[in-house]
Amino acid sequence: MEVFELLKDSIKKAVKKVYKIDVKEVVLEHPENEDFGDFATSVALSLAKQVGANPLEIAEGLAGELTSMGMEFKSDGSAYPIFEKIEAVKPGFVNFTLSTEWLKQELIHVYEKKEEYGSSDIGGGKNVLIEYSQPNTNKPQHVGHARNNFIGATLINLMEFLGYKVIRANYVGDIGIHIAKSMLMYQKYGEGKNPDIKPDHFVGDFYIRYFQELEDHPEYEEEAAELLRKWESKDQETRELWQKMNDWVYEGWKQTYEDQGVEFDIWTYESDDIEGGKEMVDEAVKKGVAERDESGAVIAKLEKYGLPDKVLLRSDGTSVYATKDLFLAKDNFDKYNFEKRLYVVDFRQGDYFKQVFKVLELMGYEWAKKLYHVSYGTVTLPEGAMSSRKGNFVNADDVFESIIKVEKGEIKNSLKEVSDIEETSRKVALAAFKYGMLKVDPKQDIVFEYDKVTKFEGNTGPYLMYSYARTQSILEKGGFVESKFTFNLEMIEGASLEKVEKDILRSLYKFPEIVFEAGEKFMSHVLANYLYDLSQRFNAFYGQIPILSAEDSGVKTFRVGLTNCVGDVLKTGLRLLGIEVVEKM
RNA sequence: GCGCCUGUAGCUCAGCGGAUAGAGCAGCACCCUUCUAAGGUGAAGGCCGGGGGUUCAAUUCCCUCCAGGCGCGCCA
Repeated sequence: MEVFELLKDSIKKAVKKVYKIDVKEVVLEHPENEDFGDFATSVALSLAKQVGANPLEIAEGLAGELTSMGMEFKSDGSAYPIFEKIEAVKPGFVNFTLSTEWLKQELIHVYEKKEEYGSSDIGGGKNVLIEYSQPNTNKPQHVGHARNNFIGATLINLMEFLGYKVIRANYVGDIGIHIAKSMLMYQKYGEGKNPDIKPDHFVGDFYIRYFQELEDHPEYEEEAAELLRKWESKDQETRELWQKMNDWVYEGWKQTYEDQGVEFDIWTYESDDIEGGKEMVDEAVKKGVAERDESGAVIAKLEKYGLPDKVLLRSDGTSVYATKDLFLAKDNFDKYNFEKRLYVVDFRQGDYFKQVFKVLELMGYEWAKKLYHVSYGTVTLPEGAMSSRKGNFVNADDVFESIIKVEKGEIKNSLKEVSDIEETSRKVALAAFKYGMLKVDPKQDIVFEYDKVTKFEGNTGPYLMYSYARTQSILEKGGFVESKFTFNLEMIEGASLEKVEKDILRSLYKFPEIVFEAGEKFMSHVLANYLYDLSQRFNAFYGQIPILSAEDSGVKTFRVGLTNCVGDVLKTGLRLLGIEVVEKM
């Protein structure tokens, strides 16, 4: 990071010195092809016209100037060059190659900071509220929720790692016609029984039942509506049933969340009678953001902002989802003074959030710009779209159980000496599950395929865990566990670097940037794919070069240290993705 | 009709203003008397949906068309 800034600064200075031009922003990137170096700038290309010279000549001039600046870093009183090569090439790039000294020094940083490497205080302890999961109490959570939960949990970890204080929020859809449907079926067919299976599944089965029965009993539709009206008029019997069934669902979810390693600080329920929401709507009307039409409904007029109008209050005066969201956002801001508030919700709500955010902005709430919709694509099955109503409902629990079963078989097949198969296969399965969701761009829809997610090869969670386990195996064999060895620059100063070793170093130092990017852009897959790349580099090194049997002691120390640091970064990175490593597998 | 997202190797996906477009899976050829072969090495595989445009430079930005998914005032 610091190198990044230093380099940008130096480039600006060089341009100024040679051409007397102030460049506002210099483009500095990591070249895709590492043969070109670790950093590259194209300033010469963009300056060519202005300067009226050949870009390559400009690049050469800048490279010369930058070289003569002698950028260096200090360690133990001695100064070392940061770059071993600064050169101008072909079209007009200036490429920078980091020195082995700098790379080794950074490795020492990783070693010293261990699992804190990559963390920062950029968040300054400011509050970030992350709302995610948002399930409905008529059924267990399906795989789509799993994706939501995993994304949310990862963002929480990332934001905390970046120095924010995170408030984890759930917003439960605990009332509505869908819930009335499960209730109706329980009334008719439940025989007053208590759950004999996981309680949220027990409730969900009644929901499925509704659609099965509907064909022969079209009258159920009206009966469900009636049940909802009774709930709204606070009919005691209805309320009791509702409470009982919802409690079952919460009990079931507790297990699901525990399995998934997902937690919350605050819970909000849709059934909460939020007077504040209606006050917000009144306020919106007063401020001219919304209008009450002939029917009495309140509509936010958003068409001139390129958005569809939005109903904020029904004509019968009852609230809609948006009514409560307006209040919730304000209430949360008043309570937590958040720096950001994230809504982790399916991409289909994209327009909805634009509307809500716009209304708040038009109402004059400056914090409206701190609201972010973290959007993600749907999760479907290969056979087609999932539908809980058709009964081919794929819930997260069953998927997880199936994955555990597959992984257990895999582990038994090629087991070394794993003491606890149950525990290990569970962790590996969760890694497979989470990683499968987190490695793809959130915008992409996912076709959830068992056989691919459970794979132990390629870009999968288990592959990463395996890579980690390999690092630990080496350390253990060499007697380097528990970090009982010291490691400093002096010890490895003389070690020359093989390409595969350098490849790892050139990846390790990018970890902080990656974490920052993943956190700021809300994109877990950036981190996931980085870890995969790092694992591949490590495995190439592992396969080609002896570590413990290295002849030279400085070289051996370096390789062990490298192994140790790869392990630390993998462990940290996986932890941020909500994946717990195992030492052996 | 208006709007959003997607279209990259046979398949699943990265890359989203730069230099020869990258992985994995599948298939092919190799590497276990050596630190976990759940691994590694090599070769093969691409009009980056089509067509325009902007730019020194476009898979990347703009326009348009095609294909698929999704959303559009009283659902959540």
